[in-house]
Amino acid sequence: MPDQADEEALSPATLVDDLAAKIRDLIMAGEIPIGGQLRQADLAATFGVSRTPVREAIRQLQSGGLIAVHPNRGAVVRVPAPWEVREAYEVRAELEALAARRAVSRITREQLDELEVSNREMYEHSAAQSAGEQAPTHRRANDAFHTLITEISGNARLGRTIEDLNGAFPRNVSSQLIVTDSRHRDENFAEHERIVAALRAGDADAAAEEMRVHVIKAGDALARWYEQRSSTVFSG
Amino acid sequence: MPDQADEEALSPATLVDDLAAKIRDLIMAGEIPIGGQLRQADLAATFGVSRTPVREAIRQLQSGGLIAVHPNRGAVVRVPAPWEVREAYEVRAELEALAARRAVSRITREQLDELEVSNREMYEHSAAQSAGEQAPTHRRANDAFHTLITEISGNARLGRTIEDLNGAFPRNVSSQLIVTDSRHRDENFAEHERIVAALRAGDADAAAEEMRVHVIKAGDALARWYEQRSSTVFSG
DNA sequence: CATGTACTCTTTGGATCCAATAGTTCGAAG
DNA sequence: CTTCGAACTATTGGATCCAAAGAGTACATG
Repeated sequence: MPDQADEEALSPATLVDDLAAKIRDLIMAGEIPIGGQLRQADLAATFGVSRTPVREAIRQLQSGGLIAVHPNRGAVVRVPAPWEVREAYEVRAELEALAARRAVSRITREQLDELEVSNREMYEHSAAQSAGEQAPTHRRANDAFHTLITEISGNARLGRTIEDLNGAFPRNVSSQLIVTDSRHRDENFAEHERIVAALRAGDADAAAEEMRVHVIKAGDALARWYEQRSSTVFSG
Repeated sequence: MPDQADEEALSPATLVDDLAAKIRDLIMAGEIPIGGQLRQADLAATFGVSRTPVREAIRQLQSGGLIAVHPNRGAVVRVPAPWEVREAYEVRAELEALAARRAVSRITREQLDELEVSNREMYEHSAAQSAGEQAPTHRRANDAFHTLITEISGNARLGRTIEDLNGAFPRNVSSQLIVTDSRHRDENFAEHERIVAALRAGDADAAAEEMRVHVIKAGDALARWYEQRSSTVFSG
């Protein structure tokens, strides 16, 4: 609800914003690969508009840090260095820890159950489709878990900041990680459960700390992935 | 240094970025007042360019949340609600606390002295020009204090996130606050000194906590200012 | 055969043009 | 006198046009 109100006040959905969102989704879904070029003419043709709004959408995306614009060379999907990922996730960990801490005193029984159910569903879902290509579904479910907690925290700016942080990297890879690697999947599930337990116990410090280590671990995994793949991304 | 590298990778300075920076400065300096309209034609004429790059710059600024774009009605400098300020400063407090905590183990003697000197200079400077209109100078000095600590923290993303947070509100008012109100000025000075003391003592927890309360207090003051003025801003 | 230079071609960047939209003002009718 | 409506105007939004810049290639020359 605060998100909606915020969006309302910031920018009632217009065409450029829609374009920016669509392009972002394309990148997040991996349809435009890391390091891939964003040609204005192509995008314009794809969405059936002229280049002008596309350019504005690109400028909008540029601020987020998801893409890099080289003068006269066009925009590319940024390939984050592993240390950048670690840095961002350290910040995100701090913020999500704050969200968890704030959520303790506000969360309801129903919301606690909702978290537990959604976590369980996510686990069973991804276990069933192990090595399947339905990663986006899983990502959505994983995001829902974290988003719900930040929403409960009642600080809209906090949610927005975390979103911006997440929006800085293509996240299809992070979901691939969990779906592919069964150990990661199990750990992820267990960590979520510990977070819910701390929230249920009303232990703010524990909830914050559990959340912090959980996010740091996720960041580490993602950073390692980039370390491995960073050299091969360019070749194909 | 990481900032420069970041900026390099993200977007080597181009004309649109310069425009965005200039417009941002205009807003931050208060030359375009809160709630003021940003007419594309005017800005274009002011900077001697066409409307096209101005539009892109506006889109870039829009992402930061400093301005709000109403479809077909143009962009205005957002008037933040007091609760938005409080929310943002709560997030900022958490992040600056993290920065202070990280800085403890990295800061050098010279940097500690530098912080102390710059704080003292800022105090004397603003005391001398009390009620004067040289607020921007003071703001710069105050920013330098915080910026130095976040730089020392060694996490570039952390610095960028804090900057984004600060960039969401016109800050000429916050500097006016300290210059005008002598009590605020004294408290600000004392808080900075306590932070430096904690850093010097190598007490990470204390440094983080001092920083947190300092930022929260600053946010409170800013929010109160907006509460008082919010009704009169529109009339002029 | 290698290397340097010039040319071409692709893509971005900025300016101008026209359409669409919302606010405002003026007028007419109740 | 008030209120509703319609036209006018100021401003944004999208498309098109042309210039500029960079990369790749081909050709010529040492």
